[in-house]
Amino acid sequence: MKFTKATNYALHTMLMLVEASPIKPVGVQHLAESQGVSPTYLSKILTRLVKSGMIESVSGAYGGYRLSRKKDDITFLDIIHAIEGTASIFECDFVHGDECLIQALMQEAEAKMESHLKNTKLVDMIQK
Amino acid sequence: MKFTKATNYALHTMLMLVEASPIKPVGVQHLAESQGVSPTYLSKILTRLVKSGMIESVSGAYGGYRLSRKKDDITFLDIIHAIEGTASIFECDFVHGDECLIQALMQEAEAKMESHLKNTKLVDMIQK
DNA sequence: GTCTACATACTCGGATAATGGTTGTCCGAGTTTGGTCGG
DNA sequence: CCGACCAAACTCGGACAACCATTATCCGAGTATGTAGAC
Repeated sequence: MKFTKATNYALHTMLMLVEASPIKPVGVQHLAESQGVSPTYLSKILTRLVKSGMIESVSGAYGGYRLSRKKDDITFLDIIHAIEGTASIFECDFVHGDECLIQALMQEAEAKMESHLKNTKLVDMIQK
Repeated sequence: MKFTKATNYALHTMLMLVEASPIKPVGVQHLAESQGVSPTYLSKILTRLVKSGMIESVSGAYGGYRLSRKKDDITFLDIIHAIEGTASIFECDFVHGDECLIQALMQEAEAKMESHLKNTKLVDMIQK
């Protein structure tokens, strides 16, 4: 029960992108170096963020990644869901007649956490 | 980022133990059968619960597991922590000067979830 | 009747897989930029 | 000057490989209960 390192990479990268220019893209090498990851691996993570529409990639020389237009509306939950998937944190696969009370409770708890992550946006971090 | 199956087994087992007699222990075979797990594996999970003091084991014939005296004070968080450990859900191992803002936020979110799990006790489930 | 021994029904814990997800690496392919060189 | 070509700097995506936690299984050892048999 832990968030993956990939999520950590994604969150830190997104923070860097918010602070960077919204026009000139940032190369994966620079992003990877400052986090101590290999560029190839980080790019794999970033393509997941691209597919979810929060950043866009610019290929070719002087290319890289930059925020897509939605910019300031990106919440932490968005990023986490893009990396970890949106599946529920707890799943009871037993078949006890009606719904599983335990599962219901766990999902309530998860909702509490998610609502906190949904209410803080990326921008809230930098203008602190 | 998922709870392990072991946690699911532990939670369901604890529910069964709460509903059962607090004196006569329940054998691992019976507990395992109703969940479709192998008894040997379930017993490994249960020893973790024993070590954290919420249940106790009775060996020998007519042995098994039963709640320890603390009975009604057991919260869901207790069980989860016994199985998953108490380590934080998110850990940033980078070394950026002061504390990691992202990590701080994530731990706030985790606290929200944990407080919900701490406020519901096992007994709350059965007298529903 | 009582004591001993034994079979039985359990838990306990170590050793050892099988499985699957995370975390990478490697490389070939496509794309854009800038420079160079021939006309 | 201008256009074609080429090298360089990038991203993209598939195919691996290493590693580690989860999820088990197997088995030998300890422990309590109940029963049968000897005295």
